Formats: sequence, structure tokens, C-alpha cells
Amino acid sequence: MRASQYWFPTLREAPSDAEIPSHRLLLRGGFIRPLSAGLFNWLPLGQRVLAKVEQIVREEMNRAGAHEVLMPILQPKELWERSGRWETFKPTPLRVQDRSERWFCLGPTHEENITDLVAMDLGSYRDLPVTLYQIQAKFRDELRPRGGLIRCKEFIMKDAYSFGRTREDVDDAYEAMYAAYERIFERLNLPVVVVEAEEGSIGGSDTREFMLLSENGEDTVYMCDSCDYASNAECATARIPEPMAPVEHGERRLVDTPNAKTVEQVTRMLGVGPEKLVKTLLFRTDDQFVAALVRGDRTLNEFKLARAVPGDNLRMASDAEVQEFTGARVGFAGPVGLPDDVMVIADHEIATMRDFVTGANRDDAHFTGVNVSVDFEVDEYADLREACHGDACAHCEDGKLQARRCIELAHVFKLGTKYSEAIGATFQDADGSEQVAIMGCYGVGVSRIVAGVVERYHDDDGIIWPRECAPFDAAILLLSPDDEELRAVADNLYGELSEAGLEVLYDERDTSPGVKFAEADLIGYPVRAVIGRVTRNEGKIELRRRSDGHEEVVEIGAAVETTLSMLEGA
RNA sequence: CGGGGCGUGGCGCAGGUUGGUAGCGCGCCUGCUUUGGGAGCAGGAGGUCGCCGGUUCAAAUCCGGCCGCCCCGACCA
Repeated sequence: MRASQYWFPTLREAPSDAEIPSHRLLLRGGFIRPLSAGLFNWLPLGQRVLAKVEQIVREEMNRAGAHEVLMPILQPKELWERSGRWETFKPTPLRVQDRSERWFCLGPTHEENITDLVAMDLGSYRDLPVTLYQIQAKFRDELRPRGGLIRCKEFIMKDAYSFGRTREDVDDAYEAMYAAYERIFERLNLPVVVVEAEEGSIGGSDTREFMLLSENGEDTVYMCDSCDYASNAECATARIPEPMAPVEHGERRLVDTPNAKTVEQVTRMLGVGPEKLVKTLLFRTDDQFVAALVRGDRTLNEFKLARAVPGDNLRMASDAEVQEFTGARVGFAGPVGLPDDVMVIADHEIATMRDFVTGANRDDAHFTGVNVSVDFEVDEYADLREACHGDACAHCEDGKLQARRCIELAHVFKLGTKYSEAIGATFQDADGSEQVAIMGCYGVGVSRIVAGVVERYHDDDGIIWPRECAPFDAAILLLSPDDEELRAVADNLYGELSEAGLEVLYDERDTSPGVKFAEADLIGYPVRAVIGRVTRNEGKIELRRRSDGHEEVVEIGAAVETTLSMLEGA
């Protein structure tokens, strides 16, 4: 590509509202331009990078035996009602109406659609297993887009779905996708951490997320500093402490705590630390009330609670329900003296506590000196709290959990039969019986990967693209475009490198050398060839690798070969 | 949705408290010079100061409302 004929507008300064490196550098380098919050245009350079990442994903999907399809972005409401997700999917899909006021959503994901598609033609167990995928724009009505390409309203995603006859089929497909993802990130030179995760709105099991560690990420993972345990903060587990042996305990006393509704207010008023408090959080299922107890300085994890509690539709009790059930305003609930029909579930840590503080189930009062088995009974202990930085690891002897920020780049789930049952993806098995296909789903944030790569690979001067996703393999900087001799050398090199199969940006513009150098560094071509003074004086071409600054000055005739070898290390 | 910040040529910003000709740097156009790390000189183009309303002889500036953008939080493949 001749730079003089290309469209790659760069900026000397990034817009002030771009804060993280990937956002700033992709704007400055002329890869993307904003349209609106969470919406970006892809300029030619950005489109090239995106296409490269897509192609890597495509190749690895195909290698893993998946087949590419393309489904509509626009999906009818009726389809989503069949799975029940029209109302429940979070974040709420973007919804639109056509001229006859029929509702559609802009697909945030395609489980319903793919299941319906496969169900149309699925007859025999002989049709299975199969894995289909697509690469396409997805839409999420995010509460708040942020970080440039990190979280957008519209983004490019690769979503794959596997259908199997048996659990083993799903396991195989899952393993194949998992391995494909490892290859994808290896090719992109991205060191990802695979972590345990929650299922969110998709539903399923064996969820793993592929995380790129980055201070500018918006997820948190806990990684053990000793073993290989790693988990998303939303489901990380710390080691369960040994229950404390029965010991002497104090007497329960009622104390006045006027208007002290929060842990902070209570601790301040009573002069004790939050680790001496027990928080009582009231929930309901369809059948019963649930009182969940965690230490005052801990955060309850609702996913964990929902798993530990029998019954459906766990939700936080409303203020009115709390008031009616406990007889006190919100903020004074406690486990002592609750009605019998409540399930009292406590985090394991509660079993290590003595003489703690709880709400008294009456306005403006708390108990001190409260003890399990003495003042109330716990129906069940479970891991309910969120893990914290420095917690003991549950999976090894003396490891500690370390909190790290990260960017989620991909996920894999086993879905089971949630969608195949709802949509009716059934087949006739060998014994003549009708069976429901078992599914898995596997997503890659393609556009987010672009941001991730830049977060991982940049310096003060600009982006340092790994070769596999660089917009061009190399750049030729012709510093003196008016010099016929030099121009001939550069033209020739351009031809030869192109001939050798490289994608080359040939900067033969009539601009100053400084501009060419600065833009080349900013845009981040893996290898840069300079044709200028050294070429004129010594008949040589300077080659420089962006990633490590490695430089070689070679005879004109050796430039192609050297460029190719330098690219190997890029 | 709560908290905070911002909105003035394409980008970065000043001006605003004290109302009175809209400014600077970069970029852009023309010409000449220049050509190894975002060149120099000269000339030039480009702005309903986010929008609507109010106060005033007069509003970028003061007041009210709205919109947009960014950050933090809540939430979240």
C-alpha cells in the first residue's frame, strides 16, 4: 500500500476523554474513530487488524472442526420468548419495532437462533455432534460503555455453539474449543489466564473465561501465588476456616444503636471492628425467607447464595418484606428470634466467631455477645462470601489469593439442554427414542482482543503489533522521495517484499522524515525499512524491528531475506 | 441510575469569577526554502462558543431547563 494513496489519519494528541492506552493509541494511530458512546468506526488500518484477528479465530475454529454460518442480527421477540429470555436477559437487549410494530431485538448472543436453526434440520443422532460458529456484530445495551473498545454497545464477537448426542460429545466439543482458544491466544502472543467463572445470563456449567491481565481491565480475578488456582472474583473461593472449638462465651446483651443501620455506623457507635459483626441479609425464594449471614467486613456473593439455597428465584427481600418479617426497619435484622420458617444460612466464617454483634430485629437496637447454638441455630453453613486479596487458597497448602485486574477475552460454557429443550432441538436416537441435543457455547470478543493486544503491546511511542495481527507486516520509509535513485530502490524493495508475500505500507509521501518515523512507531509495523542517507552513501538499507529495537543494516540485495528473518522474531 | 468532571474551528486548550471586536498551539490550504525523529518563513481558510429559553442596550461569560461525552460506582458475555 502506498501511503500517499492511503487513508490513515493520525493524531498528534489523543482526545482528552480517551484515558487508557489502547483507546488513545488506536485513536491516534488512525485505527478507529468514535461515533457515539460505545460505538466506533473502524478505519482502514483498524479494519485490517480486525480482519486479521477474525481470520486467526476463523482458522482455529475451522481447524477444531467447527463450521462457519451467519445468522441475522435482528431477532424476533417470539424466538426469545421461547427461552424466556426476552424479559430476563441482562443487560436488556436493544429492542426495535418494525413498521407493523412487531418487536425485535438486536442480537446480544445467538443461543435461541442457533438452536432453532439446528432444530429445523436435526433428525437423527447420526447428524450429531456438530459445532457451528459465526463472527458478527453483537449488541448490548450496556449501562455504561467504557474504555474505548473494551466495553461497547456494539462489538464484534465470535460465537460458537456445539450440539451433541451425549455428554461425551459436549465434553469433546468443549475440549476442542478450549484448545482452539489456547491456540488463538498463542498466535496473538497474548498470555491469557484461564479462570473459573459464573454463567451470567447464558446459563450452564464448567464456565471458563480467558483473561488477559491488565490494570485497565474491568474484571477482577483471584490467582493463587502458589498453585495454579485462578477464578473470577465473582465466584472465587477462599479456604474454609476450621470452626472454632466451643469455648467460654459472654452473655448476650441488648444495646441501643439509634439510626445505626450500616456496618460502619454500628461499629463506630459500639467501638468494635467490623470483623466482630455479623451481617444478616434477607432474601426470599418462591417458597421461603432466607437469612444469609456473613461477617461484617465481608461481601455476600449472591451467586454463591443462590447455589446454596434450595428453591427458585432467589431475590433480595424488599424493604417492606424485611420490615414485616423482622419487625424492624431495614438495618436491624439479626438471626436471633426470627420466625421459625426462615432458613438461616451462614458463611463458614461465622463458625469461627464468638461474642459477635448482630441486629436485634427491633428498631435502633443490636445485640452484643451473640453466639451460634447459644442464641440461635444455623441451618446450614456454606461458602457465601466474596474472596479477598490475601485470603488463604483453598486448593493448596500455603498459597494466598492475589487480586488482579483483567480483560475478559473469551469464554466457554457447557449449556446442557436449557435451549434445546425450550426451542425443541431434538433427534431420534439409535433406540428410536426422542432425545434432546446437549449444547455448549463458546465466545470470543474479537474487537475486544484488538484492545487487549494494544494494552499488552505498546510503549510511549505507540503500538507494537504482534506480527499475526499487525495491519501490515512491514513499512518502507522513503525519506527523500525526490531522489530518483532512492525512489527506484524503494519501489523495487516494495515490489520484492510484496512478491515475497508480505503486506507492506510504502511511505513515499512528501513529508519530513520525522513524520514518517513518528507515525511508523505509532502505528506499530513489526519491521521498518528506511531508505535514505545510508542507502545513498553506502548502498544499504536499514531494517528495524519494532518490538525490541533490533536493527540490521544490510546490502540492498539482502533486504528481503533479512526482513523475513526479522519478522520471525516479531 | 447515583456521584464527579467536561462541552469554545479537525485535535489539544485559554477566555468565563469582573457581560462589550472569539484567541493560542498543532493540523489544514497556497508559495518559497527544507528533508534522518511529528521542519522554517510568509500569506490564508476554517468557529451558530452543545441545544433551547431567560436576564440585559449587549451573553462564550450570568440564570433555568435539556442534550451529549468521559471517569468512578451499581450492573455485566
